[in-house]
Parts: sequence; structure tokens; C-alpha cells
Amino acid sequence: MLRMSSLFLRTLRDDPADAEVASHKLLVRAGYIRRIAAGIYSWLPLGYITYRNIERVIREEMDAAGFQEVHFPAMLPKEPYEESNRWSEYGPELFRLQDRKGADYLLGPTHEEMFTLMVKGEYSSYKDLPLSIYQIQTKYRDEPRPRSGIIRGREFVMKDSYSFDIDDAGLELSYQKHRDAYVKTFKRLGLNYNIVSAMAGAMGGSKSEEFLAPCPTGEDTYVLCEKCGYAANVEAMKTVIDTPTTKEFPALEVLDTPNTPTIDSLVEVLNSQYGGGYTGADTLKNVMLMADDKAIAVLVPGDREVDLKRLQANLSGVTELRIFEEEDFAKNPQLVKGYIGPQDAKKFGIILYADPRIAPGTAWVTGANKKNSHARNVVNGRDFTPDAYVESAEVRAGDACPSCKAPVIIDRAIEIAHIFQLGRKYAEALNLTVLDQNGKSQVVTMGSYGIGVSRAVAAIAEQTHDEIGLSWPVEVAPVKVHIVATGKEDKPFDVAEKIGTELESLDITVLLDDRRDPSAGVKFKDAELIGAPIIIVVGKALEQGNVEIRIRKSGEKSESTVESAVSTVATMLSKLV
RNA sequence: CGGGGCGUAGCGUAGUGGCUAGCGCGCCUGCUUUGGGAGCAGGAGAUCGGGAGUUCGAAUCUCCCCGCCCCGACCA
Repeated sequence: MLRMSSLFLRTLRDDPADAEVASHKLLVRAGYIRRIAAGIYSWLPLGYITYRNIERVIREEMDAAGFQEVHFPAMLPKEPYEESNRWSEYGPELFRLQDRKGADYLLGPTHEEMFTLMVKGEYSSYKDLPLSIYQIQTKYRDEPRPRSGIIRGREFVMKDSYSFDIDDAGLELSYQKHRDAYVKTFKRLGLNYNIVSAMAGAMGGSKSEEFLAPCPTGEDTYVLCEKCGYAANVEAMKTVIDTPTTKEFPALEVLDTPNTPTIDSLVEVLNSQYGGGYTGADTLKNVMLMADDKAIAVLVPGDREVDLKRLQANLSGVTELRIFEEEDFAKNPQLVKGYIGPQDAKKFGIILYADPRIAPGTAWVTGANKKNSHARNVVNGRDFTPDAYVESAEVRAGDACPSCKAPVIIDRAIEIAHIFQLGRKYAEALNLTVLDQNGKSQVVTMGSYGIGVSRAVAAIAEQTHDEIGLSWPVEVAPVKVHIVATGKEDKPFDVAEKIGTELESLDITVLLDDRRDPSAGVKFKDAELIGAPIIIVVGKALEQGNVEIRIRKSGEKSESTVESAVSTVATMLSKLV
């Protein structure tokens, strides 16, 4: 039984000055975590118990699914990461260090290489597969900008699993088993989440899905169709295109449009001088970008911005993408800023990408590649031809759901897990093969599956807190019951002690506020801030032989006799999430 | 890396060149109080982020450095 009189804890009355988001403020105020450096935190007793509860739930579900736990060092030699090319690919985000002999080491940002090599060292037959192994490990990433307390740290704990299969069908099965285990895990953790389609990104591989916990302070944006349940990270959202009309358009016509370098100014001139009825959606924006030092053009409807994140996720093989700057225009004098059109892309030698909204057979108003001039009836397929179509325009609430065409909503969320069908990228790089039943060597196919363990503490805090403090789901709460004894007589303290002991004998964890000095108000505030699911107050009601039982989340209060308090609380807990 | 903000006691803060750096919370001692962050009295606690400079005099002005937060870029 934890006791407030001796617990290593100091709650704070004021929000810390360096915290912005609720989980960060409250975890610091309630004495769960303390900052050590940017993105690096220490756990105090209440925080560490909470963290371990989450870890325990995850471990139980992994084990129940038949996955086996292993453990790698956090500090690793350079060589495996050179073989997979990530020693250089990972860039400045990798924490590097040297030993006394000058040999290079790194602090593991993720462990695909090590798992692959471990399996390679032990197994060599298809009979050994499938295999799924996992670890719960501290990861290190020198993030350009750590933020939001424990949500994005430079040191954090991740549960990472890897599956090994002989073929794609096996991978599909292993992937599904992990997905199911994650669903069970997050249900127990009391998190609301959506499973959304995602881009595999830098990890490589094909299919990937994210578990996103909706939360206004989250870093990820995703779309959700409330009608059919389709959900996707905006990067992975597929654009629905109306069936193209086969309509014939008049010939391309160049218009005199002085001083119209922006879409708004162009639409104004079109409507006042060229017939009217135009909106930004009728115009075609030709956005110039530098992709790894190569100039590219991206076509999007004039009323939409290019979503760089989305574009990059969908442009394979591009590591650096940025908007054209003045000096880039200076190097490309044929491009007339504000009046660029796709008609001369071939002539200019620029690769032309188009958002799918710029469908073949559609006609647009766009730049005429001449100052103060635009062109209308510029038809895709007749007047220009994109080299490739790539999802690149910003996604908006109300856009059509790709599976049922209903308008989607857009929401923010914290990424709590990400699962990947990696395929053979790492197995090939590190030469992980087994013999199949014909005695032939086969490259193993892999999946990787991560849960942000320390991040989950913050995600749960974000979703469950209220104005007065934390309010934990039963499975993760540092204690299930917080008993507050009030008054100056010994009796409430004795009764509280007795109830606490009985609860603990039923494996219900207890934090007893046995402090004699602080007033009742102080103890109530602390209990609410700390966030145990049930608060028992032993005080005034004792005159009638009762104690007060409060449910933290609902604020519901009831009284119970001292004798029945323990069973009443046990029943309540079994009904709470 | 670009833009913005900040750094004074454990926490939150006041203090734009001049006396011993002020206040609230927390902490210690005593008394009083005890159902919503009590009261009184006394007390401890500060290299004012660091260094250099300007000045009779610097928390305060200048320069350099360090750290932290936010927005963006970036990010299994």
C-alpha cells in the first residue's frame, strides 16, 4: 500500500512554464515525470508504476498471441546498420558514439537489423517458420524538434515486434495476428483509436496501417468516413475522380491577364473580363518544387495547396523536397513566376506530376508561360500530358470517401502504433534465407509492428484527463483506489488503514492519504490530480458509520457502510473501464 | 535549419543602470485550524543560464556561447 506520508511525490499547484499540452502539464504537476533535457524525461514512482502497467498489458497480449520476448542492447555496433545502409540513410537523427578505440557505435533508433541477424544466426529451415519475436526497448532518435512532453521524445520506449515467414501468405497471417493483438491491447488500455491506412514511408515495404488515438493536440491528420468507416492518414488518402467527360473543348486560347500572379487575382479578372462563372477550382496551379536538386512541377487545382508531406510520401525515392525559391527561379529564366503553365513542360525539360484531380480530358485555365498572360481550354491529353499522376493536393473535410463517396471528416490524432508488411527489404540486405521443402534457398519475408509504450502514457492522459486532473482507466492507473482520511481524530485514519489493507488483500492497489497536517481540501485536490479511478473519503460520514465513495471519471458520489465499502468498491471497479 | 518567445530559490513569478534582488506556493519551527489548495509568528533557501565587455556601479546595456518552449521544415 502506498502512503502519501512517505510516497516520493510532490504535486505542483501551478502548471510548469515549459509545458503546453494537457498530458505534459498534468503528468508534471501530479508528480509522474520530470524533464531532464529536451525530449528526455525521468519517471517518478507514480509515473513509473503507470508506465509499467501499460507495459504489462502489452506484454500479456503479445505473449497470449504466441509471440516471444527477447531483448537487445540499446547500444549497437555500426556494421549491421551499414549493411542495411541506414548508418547513412538515417542521417543526423541517429545518435552516434565511439568507444575508446575509435570504433563507431549507435543508440538504436529501431531494431530491424538486429532482429534479422538474430534469426539468421539461429534458423535456416522453412520448418522453423513462422516466427514472431518482440522486445520492449528504449529507443533513441535525435529528433529535430522534440515536443509535447512525453509524446515525442528523443529517448522513448517502444514495443517492437518482427514476424518472419516463408511467403506472402504467411506474412499476411502474421500481420493479421499482430493487428488482432493490438486491438485487444488498446481496448484494455482504455484508448479510443482508429486503424487507418498509412504510407510505409522510410521503413519500406508494402501495406501499412497506423493506430491513431484521436486527440486535438496530436501530430497526425487523418480522414474518417462516418458512413462506411473508411479511415486513412491524409498521406494515404486516395482521391476519387468523377468519370471523365468526353466533351470536346474549344481550342486553347491565350488571354491577356495583367497583374494576376495569384489565383484570386486571376479569378477576379476572368470573371470581370472573360465571361464570368469562374472559381479557383477551374484554374490549374503549376507549383514548382526541387526534388533532390531536380526541378519538378506539380499540378493541383487552383483552390488547393500542395501538401508537401503527402506529395513526398507518394513520390518514391525522393528524400528532400522543397518549394522553389527565388534563386531557383533565377536559374530557370524560362519559368515566368505567377504565369507558369504545363503546356511547355516537355520543352523546358521539367518532369510534370499531376494530382489525380487533374484528370485526362479535363480543361483548365492556367498560366501561358508569358508574363501577364493565362490560357483557357487547356486540356489534359491535348495541350499537355503529365509524366505521372501523384496524390499531392491537400485533403479537405468534405472530400469524397474513396470507398463510398460520402463526405469525409478530418481529425487530429496521436500515432500510438504502426504495423508494416516489410517484405524482403531487410532479409535481402542482410541475406536472411532459409531452405524450403525442395532444398532451395528462399529469402524470408518480414513484418514489423511497433507500439509507443511511453507515448501511450501521454496518449491515455490526453484522452482521459479533465479540467481538474488525470483520470486513468482501471488497467493503467497507478493505484485503483485512493483513500483519503480527513479530520484530526485517529478513527478515520484507523478505518482508512483497515479498508486499505482489505482492498490490497483482494489485489486492489491502494494509495492511502494518511497525512495529518494538510487540510481536507488539499487532499481532495491531490486525489483528483493524481487520478485513481475510485476515491474513498473516510471522514464526516463516519458519524453514521459510512464512508463516501467517488468515481473519479463521472464525479458520481455515494455512501456505503464501513463494513460493505470493500465489496462495493470491488464491484464498482469490475464495471469500470 | 528558418521564424518567434523565454532563462531570477524546488515550482510559479516581479524587478529597463543605484540601498541588503521582492512576492506567492512549497519547505523548517511553534501555536491555532481540519470537508475543498486555512491563519498567525519566526526561519532556511538565489553562482539572477555561462563567459567577456561598457560603467563609479549591471539581474537590468553590448557581444559571444549554452539551454528551454512554440510555429514551420523534419519525423518507424
